[in-house]
Amino acid sequence: MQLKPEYKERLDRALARTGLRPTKQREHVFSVLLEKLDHPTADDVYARARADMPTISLATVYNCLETLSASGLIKQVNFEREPTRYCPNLTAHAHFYCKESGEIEDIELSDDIINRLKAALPKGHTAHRIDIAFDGKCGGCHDGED
Amino acid sequence: MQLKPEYKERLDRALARTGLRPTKQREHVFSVLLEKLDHPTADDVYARARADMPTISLATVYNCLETLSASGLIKQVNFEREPTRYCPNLTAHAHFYCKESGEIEDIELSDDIINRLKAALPKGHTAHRIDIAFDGKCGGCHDGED
DNA sequence: ATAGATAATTATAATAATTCTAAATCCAAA
DNA sequence: TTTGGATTTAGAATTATTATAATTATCTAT
Repeated sequence: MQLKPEYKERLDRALARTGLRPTKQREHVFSVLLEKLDHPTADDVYARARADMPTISLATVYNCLETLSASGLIKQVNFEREPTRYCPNLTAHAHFYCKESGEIEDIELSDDIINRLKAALPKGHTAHRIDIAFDGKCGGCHDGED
Repeated sequence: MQLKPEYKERLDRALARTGLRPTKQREHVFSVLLEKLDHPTADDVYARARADMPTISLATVYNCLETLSASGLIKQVNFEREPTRYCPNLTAHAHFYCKESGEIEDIELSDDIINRLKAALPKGHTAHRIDIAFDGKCGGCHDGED
């Protein structure tokens, strides 16, 4: 897959900011994440990346995902004891995980709610990251319920 | 450690509800969690449990923690890629993890804020569980900052 | 362009947390 | 008590991830 110039620029700038090199692999892994926004695991990314770049290794996929996360281009998403998933949506959002369908949805959150959450912290604490994960049943899986 | 009658009763009732047997090991693991409310990992629990019950195995600790979670007596707490931690605080609360001191704190949340979060879900979705984890720096680690 | 220095990739081994398996033990009910 | 099913135990297996060491790619300064 070809990375759109807009994203290519964003990638190069983000890497330059931390003194990292733009490589084919980093570009490719980023494009894989942008192409299908379904919160793939590292293994999923590896499988998709190999379609266009058969020589890429799993270790490199992990390295690229780590680099992209550290550069702020993607986010890691964790559910209970499951493998980490990756997501290029940078807005403040939560995740909804339907265990029935296996689907993961982004849930956009207002600034207001984020601020209320931060306000619940004791004085002096600063949050660098807030992870919010819902587990449940999505609308589709409720229809035709038994 | 001896489980207070109040907790022993709670344990027995919760296990009976799901047809599970009250065993020495389950009782002991539960008491370990109630004794020190610091969100131990399974390994931590194993180490503490062995002090009074040297023959308990790690597999049993995992089994008991799973059983207690399934019976609703304790909760599992997950941070990024770290081992699962366990917590007998059953109120609706979030967790704050200070990566500097390694400390984990319970952050009590109002019903209001929980309801606002649930209201952010698309229609038809029902949440069976909400995980909220803050990563950051606690007050103590901000003092004497460099 | 080219050479040297450094960073990144690759294949594979290692690790860490958790789960599985099979045998032994325990408990509850007949 | 015997019997059947649940539980525990020890150790092997699994899964996701990280570390290692050799090779290759990229950058910088000539």
